[in-house]
Amino acid sequence: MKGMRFRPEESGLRASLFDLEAEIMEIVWGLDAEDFAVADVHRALEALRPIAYTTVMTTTSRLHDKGLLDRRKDGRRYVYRARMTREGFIEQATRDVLSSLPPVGRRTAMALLVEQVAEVDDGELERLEALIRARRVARAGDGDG
Amino acid sequence: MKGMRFRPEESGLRASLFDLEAEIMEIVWGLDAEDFAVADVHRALEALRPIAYTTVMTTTSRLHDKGLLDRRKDGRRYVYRARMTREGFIEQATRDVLSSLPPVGRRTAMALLVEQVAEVDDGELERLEALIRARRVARAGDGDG
DNA sequence: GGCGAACTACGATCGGCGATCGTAGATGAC
DNA sequence: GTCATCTACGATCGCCGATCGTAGTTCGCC
Repeated sequence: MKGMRFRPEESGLRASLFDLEAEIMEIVWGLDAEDFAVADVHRALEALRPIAYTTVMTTTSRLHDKGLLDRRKDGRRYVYRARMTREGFIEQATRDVLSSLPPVGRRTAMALLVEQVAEVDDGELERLEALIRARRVARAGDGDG
Repeated sequence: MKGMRFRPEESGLRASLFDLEAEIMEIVWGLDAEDFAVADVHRALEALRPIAYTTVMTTTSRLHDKGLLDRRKDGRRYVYRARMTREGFIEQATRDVLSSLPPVGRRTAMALLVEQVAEVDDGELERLEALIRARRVARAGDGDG
């Protein structure tokens, strides 16, 4: 994803998105319908605080540029749709961050994850082991080919 | 670490630090001596391109504010020292990023790490399993106490 | 004691960028 | 054809890193 960034100090979407972008995506993912227009988002935002229609439009457009929203012309307007679910987006963001880690960071990441995962519950540890076993098998398969 | 951020598009230190900050840290970690003054960094940077002494000073000071450099007064000047090694810093940055991941991201992170680790070599997979075993034992110990 | 070089402190400027908005122009509804 | 709704475009503002000039401080030296 273009223009990606990550601010560990912020929590939730704000770690990966700018404030208004995050705010808009939360609204988008909270809508009943999948498709929506700028007006829908503006209406929802306006309910919270005064904000210009064009401000919402600009940022919504930016979200489209960033690949978070698909859109198609519907007469005179654009109809938008989220490209991913909220969870999907977080996964993607995580993926971006992790794949950019250098080897040293990766090793730290492993240790840290095991640690964190273990703190939550044993089931997660097993899930992790299962992942490793699956990988082993996959590699063995590759070796045959 | 204050003012932390992460730009997956950048590689190396530039993912976590701003350009001049990263440049300075590279120089600092490359110095023979641990202790150094702004003048030392300025000398090294100046060898690459023209840059004002004060520019280096300002950014070095910023690195101190961010907790990357310790410093103490030595007469009229400050003597600086890196708080962490390069590897230590990367580890810390990784830690910051990972510990801020939400549960969904954490699960993705695990899967992705196993994947990446497996691609590199089997030894890493074993290292990971060892980590898990160690964790298991640690938990069992906790249970007894 | 006082001068000069080395440093720091402070603040100004510049550029990039997100946030915000106004205005002009296009277009569908009636 | 008129009008409300939308988009396109560009301007402004604030924040912040990069960059630097200048003023003031302090140590070394004569």
